[in-house]
Parts: sequence; structure tokens; C-alpha cells
Amino acid sequence: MILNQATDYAFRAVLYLSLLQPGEIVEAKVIAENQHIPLRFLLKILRSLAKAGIVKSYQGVGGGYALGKIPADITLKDVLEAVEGSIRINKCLIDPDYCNKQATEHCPVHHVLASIQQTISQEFDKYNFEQLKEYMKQNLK
Amino acid sequence: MILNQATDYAFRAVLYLSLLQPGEIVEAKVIAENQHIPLRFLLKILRSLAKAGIVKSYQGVGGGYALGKIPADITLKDVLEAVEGSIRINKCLIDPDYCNKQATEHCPVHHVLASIQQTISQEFDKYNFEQLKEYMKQNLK
DNA sequence: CAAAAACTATACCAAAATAGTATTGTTTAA
DNA sequence: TTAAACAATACTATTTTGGTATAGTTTTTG
Repeated sequence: MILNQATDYAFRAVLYLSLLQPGEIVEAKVIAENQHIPLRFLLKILRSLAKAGIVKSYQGVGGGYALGKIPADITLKDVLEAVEGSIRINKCLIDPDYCNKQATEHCPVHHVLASIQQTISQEFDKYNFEQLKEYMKQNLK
Repeated sequence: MILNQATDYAFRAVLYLSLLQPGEIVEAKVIAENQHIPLRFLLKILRSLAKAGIVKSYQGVGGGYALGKIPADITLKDVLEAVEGSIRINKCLIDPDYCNKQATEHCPVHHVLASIQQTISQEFDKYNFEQLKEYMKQNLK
């Protein structure tokens, strides 16, 4: 019931990229140093983000990473799911075999957890990185 | 970002007790068999629930467990927190040392996660075991 | 009053997940 | 053609999870 460290790093890396000029490319090393994230671990995370289209990677000399979309089109949910896979709060919600009574259909716990999971999912989808940028600007004043 | 197995078992154990006559005592073994939960593991979980006042334990011959409150006064959040401790979705929300920039106050990620955490907390608090009982009855018809 | 049936407490343990590292390879600009 | 960047895969140490074991306490009942 907690986000993992990789997701936390991913949020901060995407926020960092969101604060650059649109299209601006920056090396992973710069992000790592600025955000205090272990470089090799960050590279791994960035690959997940690239696969999801959240960042775009550029190989070779002068390469690095830039956002793959505008900040307004990237939600916390997008980043979370790129790193951890889709949100699920209980195993029985994915695999009926985990339902210890094999009674998914009639199980009120299952039913209610599915509803909570949906709310949580929507909640993470409510916030995009344009909003986080705005919040950041206001707090610097 | 997932409930652990103990919490899942706890939900189902409390639901089981909720369906009994008010005040009815039943041995852990009966719950374990009915709900397919490893007995010793269940006993450990029941101790957590007892500490939180959710169930009441009776030692000695003829002992066992009963609910410590009426089902309407037990929410999913109560059970969840009794088993896993309070809901927290990111380490930086508890311990500022985990904030990799030591900047809790100015961090938009922190700010937004705190808000999401509160929503999640409220969501689990929205459902009590009287409601789950009702849902169950309706589904048996 | 002792024996058995129940829970309590603490400690232990194996397996899985997490967080990160290492190695080797590929791409691309200069 | 070399060096600077990312890519892919595999490995590893630590922590967490899920569960078990052992020894002890409480309470009923014959």
C-alpha cells in the first residue's frame, strides 16, 4: 500500500523535465545529480518511461532525454503505471485464483475493493505535470 | 501499491464474524477452515485486530473470537490500519529524510501525494461491515 | 486440582519483491 | 573512428512478506 522508490524517482524526473524548455534534451546524469537519484537506477526507470511515450530518448553524443508529450498530457497515473504496471490494490482483482473462496462474483470484499481501486486510479489521473509546474512556480514566489 | 495478504485475510475474517449473531464467539480454527486461511497466520492477524478493539478474544476452553464492536462501526480502514499500520503512499509523507531533496515544504509531488493519500484514506473509511453484510444478503437471493 | 482447549508472545525462516549494480552492446555526433 | 550517450539483460544484497515453531498463559470442566 505504498508507491515504490522507482515511482517516486520517476515523478521527480518527469517534473524536472517538465520544467525545461519544450523539447529540451538533457542527459540522465544531469537529472540524477539534480534530483539525487542513483544514475543507473534512473536509466532503468527512464527506459520504462520511454516505452510508455512519456519521455523520448536520444542516443549517441549529445543525446539524453526530453518529454515525449506536453506536461499537461502526462498524469501521475501515466507515470505510475509506466513504472509499476497498472494500479491494483488486491490480488483477487487480477487473478480469481487468489480469491480464497473462489467466489469472486459473490464476494462483497472483492466488490468494494474494485470500487476503491477505481477511485484511486481516478485520483492519480486527476493530476498532471502542468499543474505540478504551476504549483511549483507559485511556491517560489 | 497493493494490500498485503494479511489485510485480505483480515477483511474476510471480520466479515465472517459480522455474519454471526451479535456477541457470538467462534474459535479461530473455524474461521480459518471456513475462509481457507492458515490457522497460525490467522491467529497472528486476530491479535492485531484485538489490539485495535475490532475483535475481542476469549482465552481458555470455550474461548475464541467475537466482534469487539457492531459491524456498522468497523470500516475497511479500521481493519487495514490495524493490520498494516496507517495508510501512507510514499515514504516522504512520513519521514522527511526520505525526501531526496530535503524540500518537503516546496515539493509539489509531496503536496499532491498528501492529497491523494487523504482521498484514499477516506475511501477505505467509507465502507463498513454492515454494508458488506447487506451486499452479501442481496447477492444470495 | 489437573488436564485440555483455547489464545498470547516471541522468535524464527523461506521465498518473493525491492532497490540498485554490472556487463556488454548499440547508436550517433564530431 | 572514437567517445559520449542510451539499451538490454542479468546479477545481487537487502528488506518485506507470508507463514511456522516453540514455549507460555488463561479458563473451563470433570
